Parts: sequence; structure tokens; C-alpha cells
Amino acid sequence: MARTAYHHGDLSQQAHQQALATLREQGDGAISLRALARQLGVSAPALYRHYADRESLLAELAISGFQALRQRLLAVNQQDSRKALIGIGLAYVAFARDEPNLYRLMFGGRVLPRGAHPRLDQAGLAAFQVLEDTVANGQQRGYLKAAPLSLLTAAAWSLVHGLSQLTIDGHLPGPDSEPQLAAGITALLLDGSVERTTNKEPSP
Amino acid sequence: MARTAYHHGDLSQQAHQQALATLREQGDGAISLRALARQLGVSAPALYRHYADRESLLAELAISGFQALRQRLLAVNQQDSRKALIGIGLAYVAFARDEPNLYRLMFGGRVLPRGAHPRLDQAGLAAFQVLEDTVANGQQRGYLKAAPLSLLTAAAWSLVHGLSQLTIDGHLPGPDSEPQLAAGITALLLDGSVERTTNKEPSP
DNA sequence: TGCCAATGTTAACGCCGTTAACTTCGGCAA
DNA sequence: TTGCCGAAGTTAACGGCGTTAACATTGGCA
Repeated sequence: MARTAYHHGDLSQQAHQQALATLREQGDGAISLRALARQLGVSAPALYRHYADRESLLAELAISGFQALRQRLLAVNQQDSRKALIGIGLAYVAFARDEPNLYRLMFGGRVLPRGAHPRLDQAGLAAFQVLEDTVANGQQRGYLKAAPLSLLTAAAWSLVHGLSQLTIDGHLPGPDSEPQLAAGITALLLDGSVERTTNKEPSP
Repeated sequence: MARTAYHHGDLSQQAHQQALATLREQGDGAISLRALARQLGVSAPALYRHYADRESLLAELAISGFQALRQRLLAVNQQDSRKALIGIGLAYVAFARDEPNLYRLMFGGRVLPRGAHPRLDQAGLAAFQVLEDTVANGQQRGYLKAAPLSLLTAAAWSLVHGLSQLTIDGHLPGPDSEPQLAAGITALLLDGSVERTTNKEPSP
């Protein structure tokens, strides 16, 4: 169907783009189908030809977010296991820093209950898979402990996810020191936090 | 001011309680001032005598959430440094599991931009302080590395926060195995994830 | 006792998501 | 070439929301 005065011709794509722009600038709470339609010079119900409801539109945005995150994690691709793991952590946090509102939508949990949008779940899983593969690889090479893969992966994911969330919410020191912080924290998970010279606790 | 047919007498308190109940059951998105007023048998604008707007009400809920979290962290109080640290982690994740919707409100970041509600920032800081004190204590006793306190604390907080978020959003295995997972992950941050026997990476 | 500040009320504005019923129009079948 | 049908738009409407303005009630203090 081609472009006409009546038929818009590319509404789905443009709605996605415009909604993404609004999300980036003002967060998902600012996304309204009516305002979106207004900006696109179209009536509000027209959007319902392309999205079942507001939540479906948000789900599409989240899906593209997971795909972008996955690409950034795949781009790390270091040979050395330690560098690969720290690189993944840095890339993850950098994504959250660059796209805070998108990241919040993806992981907010407020919208989009798990299981409501299968394609969304699948996109999230695909991004997670990159992290898990990196951990598994480090383990196969003997760099990481022989602990259960699910445990190591959950630890790594929890760490970078928590750091991302705290960073974009301003709970941690300014963004200038953020890369060092991320690298230092990742290193802590790798090397441990306990003082190795004294395994026993000294008496107080 | 006493209870009357006209004057409710305890609206502020009851609104808080009712909103908290709705939050627990359906999340903050389901909290509406009009519905709240209806449930309390009062007109909607009456609530504006006690809360500047919807966001202020949510801020109050979040504040009480941080206070509850702080109490649960304070209740750990183990002598042994390692047990104290793991105990804090378990308590933190347990709180999130018990109050998922409240936890999301507290850390969602979607509502309540940092700095908008000073008392909220202060309540969050007070909860964070318990974690930092525990870390500092472990460090002073020589159990933890002599790394910068802010780094160690950020790592611990990131880990438990990320684990909490992933847990309540259903990204990790069922809640039955959750305590073991939390304990195992916390132990990983303490002891490290790398295989100690081989510090060098073997050639592939 | 009278008044004032606190705490309620109704009415209204403009926004929102969503649905129903109708219109336009591109492209394919006869 | 024509006719029609389904995709993709339209307007109108419903009910809900946050919020404000203007007004009403009333408890307690001077």
C-alpha cells in the first residue's frame, strides 16, 4: 500500500521511531498513543491498526532495545577470558548509561509482565545468552571456577545489572568515574573481596 | 480534628495504608487517587489536603519501604564478618522477594526522580548506610580487602540489588532455590570466581 | 461566643486508552 | 477494464484519570 493523502503508508515504522525518541527523552511514562498520533499527523485509532494497545508498542520498543544490547555485547569479542568478561561488564553498563530510559523499560518489570509478549521474552533471552556464553567459555578454558554455570552467570548478570540500575538512577558517584568503577567491581567478582593473607577472622 | 460525618479524621493515614495495599497487590501503576478516594468513601480532591499530588503519595510509600528495608538489614547483626555480609545479602533479597511491587517503586527510577523528594533520598541513604557499615566493619576487622570502601560497597550493593531485581522479575530460576542462589552468589563475590590454581590462562 | 484554619464538598477542564461504526483506496480476479 | 474487498485510515463517543477553582462544614481557640 503506497503513500497517499489518506493512507499514510509507513505508520508502523514511524510510530516506532517517534515513540523511541519520546522514550529516550522523557521515559516511557511520557509515551501516549494520542500524542504520538498527533505528532505523526494521524488520528489516534489509526495506531491500533499496527499495535494492539499501548503495551504492545512498549513491548516493541523493549524488543529493539534487547537486540541493540545484544549487538553491543557481541561486539566485545575479546580472546583473553578475563578481558572478555570485564569487557562484557563494561559494555553492559555503558549501554544502560547511554540509554537509561530504554534500559528502564526493558528491565522495569512494571510494564510488560513476563510471558505476556513471547517475542520480548525471546529477545531478552538472546541478549542474556551472550553473557552466558562468555562465562561458559571462560569456564571451559579453566579460567573460571568449576561452579555451576547457572550460578556464575547469575552472579555476573546480577552484578552488571545492579550496577547499571544504580548508575542510571544516580545512586552512585558521577558518571565520570563510572568506567573505572565498573571495571573495579567486575574485577572484585573475579578475584574476590576477602583478604587472602588471613583466611581466619582476627579477634576484635 | 475528630471524626465526623463531614470530617474524616484520619484520612492521611488510611490513604497511606490503602495505597500500600493496592501497591502490594497490583503495583504502583494501579494506584489512582480517584479510586483511592472512592475506596475510602471520600471525594478525590480531599486527598490533596494531605498529598500534593499522586507522586508525593508514591514518595511516601517508597519512604516507608526504605525504612522497612533498613530495619530488616539492621536485624541481621551477626558477629562474624562473613556471616554478617552474607546475611545482609540474604535479607536484602528476601525483602525484595516479599515486597516486589514496593521494591520496584523504591528503585524503579521511573517515578520519583532523584532530588525531587529530599526525605525519600534521605531514607534511601539510611538503608544504604547499613550495608556500608557492614562492609566497613568487615574491612576494619581485616576480613575484607583494603580496597576503597566505596568500591567494595558499590560492588556489594550492585550484586544484591541486581539479584533482587532479576529475581522478582522472574529472570532467574524459581523462588524455591532462591536463598541458596543468593548465598552462593554472595560467596562468589567474597571468594572470587577465578580458578586459583591456574592464574594464567591455558592456551586454547 | 464567634471566628478562622483545617478539612471536606461539587463542578469542571483537558488529558488519556480504547471501541464502534463508517470511509477511502490500492490491487487483484473476472 | 471493471468491480469489489480488505487494509488502513476517519470521526464520535465512553469512561477513567490528575488536578484546580470555588464553595461548605466544623472543631477548637481567643
